[in-house]
Amino acid sequence: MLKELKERGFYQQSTHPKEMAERLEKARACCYIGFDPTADSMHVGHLIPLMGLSHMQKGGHRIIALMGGGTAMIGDPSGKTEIRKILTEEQLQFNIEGMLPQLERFLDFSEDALLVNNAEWLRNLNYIDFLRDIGRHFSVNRMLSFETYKVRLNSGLSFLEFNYQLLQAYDFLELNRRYNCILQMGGDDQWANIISGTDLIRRVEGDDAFGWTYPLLTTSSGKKMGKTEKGAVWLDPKRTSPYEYYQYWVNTEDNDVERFLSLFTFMTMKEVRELGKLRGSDIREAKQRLAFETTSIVHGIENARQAQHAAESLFSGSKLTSDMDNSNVPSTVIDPERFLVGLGIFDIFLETGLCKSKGEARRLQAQGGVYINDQRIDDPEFCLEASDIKNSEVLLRVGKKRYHRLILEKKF
RNA sequence: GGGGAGAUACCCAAGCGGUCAACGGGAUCAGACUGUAAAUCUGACGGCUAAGCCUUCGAAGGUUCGAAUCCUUCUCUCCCCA
Repeated sequence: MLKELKERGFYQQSTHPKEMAERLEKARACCYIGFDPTADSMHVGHLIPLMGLSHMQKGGHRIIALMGGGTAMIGDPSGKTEIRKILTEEQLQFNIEGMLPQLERFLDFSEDALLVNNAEWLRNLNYIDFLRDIGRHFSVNRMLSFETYKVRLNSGLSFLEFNYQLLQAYDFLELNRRYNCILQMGGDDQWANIISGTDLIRRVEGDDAFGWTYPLLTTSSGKKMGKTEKGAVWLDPKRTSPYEYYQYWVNTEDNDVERFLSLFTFMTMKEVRELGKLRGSDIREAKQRLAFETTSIVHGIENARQAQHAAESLFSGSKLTSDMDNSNVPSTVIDPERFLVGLGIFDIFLETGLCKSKGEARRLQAQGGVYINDQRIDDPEFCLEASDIKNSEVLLRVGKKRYHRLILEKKF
């Protein structure tokens, strides 16, 4: 099981590798990953931990998803250049509620898996007691030597943030005491936080504790994972629609396909390798499978299918047919009467959010990036007219692949 | 508490009285080439009713025909010493 996770690419480093491997083989273990509720939805960057935890659960171990309702009040400075915005408690609560249903798509909480919020024990900590019981075990000298703080040591690190590590270590200790949790996993940027937890448990409880990190992903051309022109790729369909989510994955770089299939889908490694063998334009097949699988996990198989159909019809050439299923493509409903007066293209591109300003629309048009019903528009004065309506909608496009549908409002 | 440095557009970073909507790099976007890929090349990259006009260089005042550039106060940050 450990071996498979390594093979799938979930392993960066761990404490006591041998001991840990033996311990995980020997008996059912309890492990946890923490998630900070910094937004009301998770995004693609959370997928590796989610998948990792899911694999552990499928492998028969007990899992705990820890919501950092308490720690997020501090803000983790690890690897960050700047201080995080301080969130209010109400905001954190709201965020947690947004993230819960997403967790449930990856993890099964019907048995003994747990979902806990560290605010439960952090909120009412007594400062003096905490310092005496926990703080005494931490060496400032050592903490300052951690790589994660290097940047911040120059740009500024407040005492508030400096404490984050102690709290995360304390979380682990608390979970160890309550549920006999012996393994913390997380992204490799969490390494320092994780080992301070294992050290603390070993010191205070004399118990075994392990840490295991996942690699931090960038695409093979070095871009950050999960970023598009519009920002993060979210799991919440209200922020990133299933169609957009599918598109994100279908646009995966060639060199990442095999790696992503193994990390972000539950396909067997045999299948993954098969698909990974594809070369040249055949690789699109693998990308479609990747997109389909990842979209199904997050949005369900039905939405994945729809997204796939929409993508196929938009990109296959047989566009604008009446049987086309593109209900997942971003759209705007519009009053048909506006076509009578003539609808300037800059206005409509601004209105649908395809452009941020008219200047941008103008620029885009000048550069040949504006399309209506897949016809490039070269005339800046162009106005939409009734004749542009096909099947009671108009298909707008920016560049090669950003589509937006304009749907006529039905009048009775 | 004492001394020093600094705050420029999404990020980094020039500029230090007019020629600055502000050099350069990154990110991003479009075009070409392709396979809804990468790499590469070209162009764009504050807003507008685009000739021209309007708002930007931490904040507020001031000097000047004219300020991102000079002066005053304020806010914030970093470094060194205590």
